[in-house]
Amino acid sequence: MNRPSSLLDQLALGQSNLKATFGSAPRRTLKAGELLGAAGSNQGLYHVRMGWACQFHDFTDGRRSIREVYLPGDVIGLNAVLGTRPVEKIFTLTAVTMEVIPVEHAVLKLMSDHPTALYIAWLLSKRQQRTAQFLTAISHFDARGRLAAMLLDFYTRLRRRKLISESTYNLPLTQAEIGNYLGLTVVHINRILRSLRAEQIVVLEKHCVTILDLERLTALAQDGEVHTASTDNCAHGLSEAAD
Amino acid sequence: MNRPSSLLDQLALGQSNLKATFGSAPRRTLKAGELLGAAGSNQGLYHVRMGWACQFHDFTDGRRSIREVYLPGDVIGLNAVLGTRPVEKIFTLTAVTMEVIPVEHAVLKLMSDHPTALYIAWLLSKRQQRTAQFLTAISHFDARGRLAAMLLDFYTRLRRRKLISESTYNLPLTQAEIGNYLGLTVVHINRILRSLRAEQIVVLEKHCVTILDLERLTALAQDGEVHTASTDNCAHGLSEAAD
DNA sequence: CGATTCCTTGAAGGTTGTCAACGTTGGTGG
DNA sequence: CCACCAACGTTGACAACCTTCAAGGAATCG
Repeated sequence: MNRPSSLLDQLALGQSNLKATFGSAPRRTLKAGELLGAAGSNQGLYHVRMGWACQFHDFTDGRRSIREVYLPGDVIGLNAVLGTRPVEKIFTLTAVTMEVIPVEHAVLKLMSDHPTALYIAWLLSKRQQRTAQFLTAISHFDARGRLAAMLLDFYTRLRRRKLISESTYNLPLTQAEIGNYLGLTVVHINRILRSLRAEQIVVLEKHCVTILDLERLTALAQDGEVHTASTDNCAHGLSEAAD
Repeated sequence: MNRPSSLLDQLALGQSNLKATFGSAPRRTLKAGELLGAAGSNQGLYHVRMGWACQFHDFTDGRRSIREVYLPGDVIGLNAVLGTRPVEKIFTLTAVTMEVIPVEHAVLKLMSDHPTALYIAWLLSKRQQRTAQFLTAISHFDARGRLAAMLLDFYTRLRRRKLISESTYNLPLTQAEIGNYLGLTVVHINRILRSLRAEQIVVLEKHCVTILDLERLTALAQDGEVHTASTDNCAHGLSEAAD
């Protein structure tokens, strides 16, 4: 790339600005199963330090769609900063600790600093990329492929942030919630999990995922590019690492 | 919202900056069915003035996924500006005229101007929103719902940009391409279209969509919030209008 | 007018959803 | 500690949805 110093330096600067702002922001802790911003405005920018959360949407027929799953290190509320979202409904999957920047401060101070705004745009861009890849997986893979794509996505995100080093991690989603995320029923999720376990590809029991055969799991989520080589972010010194 | 003047003014400024830059950028015209950037780098920022294009991904088994459809007024290459994308493969669905900003200029000049960078972040945010809603539709609706969501999405985007005023528009996708976009087979798309026509909900023939019963079509794409009231963008004076 | 691509339709089979029931787990209060 | 309850997980039978395979018709373009 041309003149890498300029933009990348700005991005790196923005990243540390945002990190510093979050570092001195008030913390908030929620128990598992709580709604974010139940007391009116959940508008604001949140940095997840510990725990998992998700954004969801309830249909009138009672079904629920889980639109996004947030892991430690993720930033919640990127859209809100630019005033585009009506209201995002967020739900904690585990106990969660997060740093909170109220929306006024986020809009007035953060976005008026150029490097920070650039970095936020970069975060938006990364997230768009992930969503688009997941969309490809959801729309073109069968249930096994979708599940594989999801498990691999969480796996690579956790690994990239150095939150795990083995091929095992804790997945605080019930099978029903996995179904709501992938657009499948609990019953079918259950069957697929059983078959994946029988084939010694991956085991999920008691909210604990163990990848037995990474190669075959990746093959199921074939060509989705679901996890770009974990090097290409770090190559230019940027990452979404939790710390 | 608090102090709406500050951020919104900046965004509006960024919008006109970008519009001006595109306005004085060289134009390029492609025939239908051409690849964008076949001559090496398609890196850059493109503003579609006329025609439709799409981003796609080919699987090794021969299937093709259409990941995004670009309409007149859309900006292609938002991710490339921040250096995140490997390479996006783009394909014209019709003859296309676009304004082209080469990546060097885009990165060095555009992104170093604060209002413009803010506006680009805003565009990213809007696109993320659309992708997420579409993901919900794809993952939770049956074939009828997916098709309804797609047709409504194009409809509202064209209307919002004042490219149509009636409930009719030209859809330059073959049924096979619609299938690639929605993750369904040609055969099934064909059957669904026939049933929608039989029920007097929507007619698609010769690449021309006519919505006969907007209410029932919306009901099929229920609760996907697929088309937010077209007012909420314009309320604060921003839009993605083509002109 | 030939050739290619696109559209259309039928029949059969695989995948996923629905319904219903039962087993298991974990927490709570007696 | 046990009994209970509620949420979660598991399984089978059947129905609905979607794909695959196959073939023929219509449109489009040289």
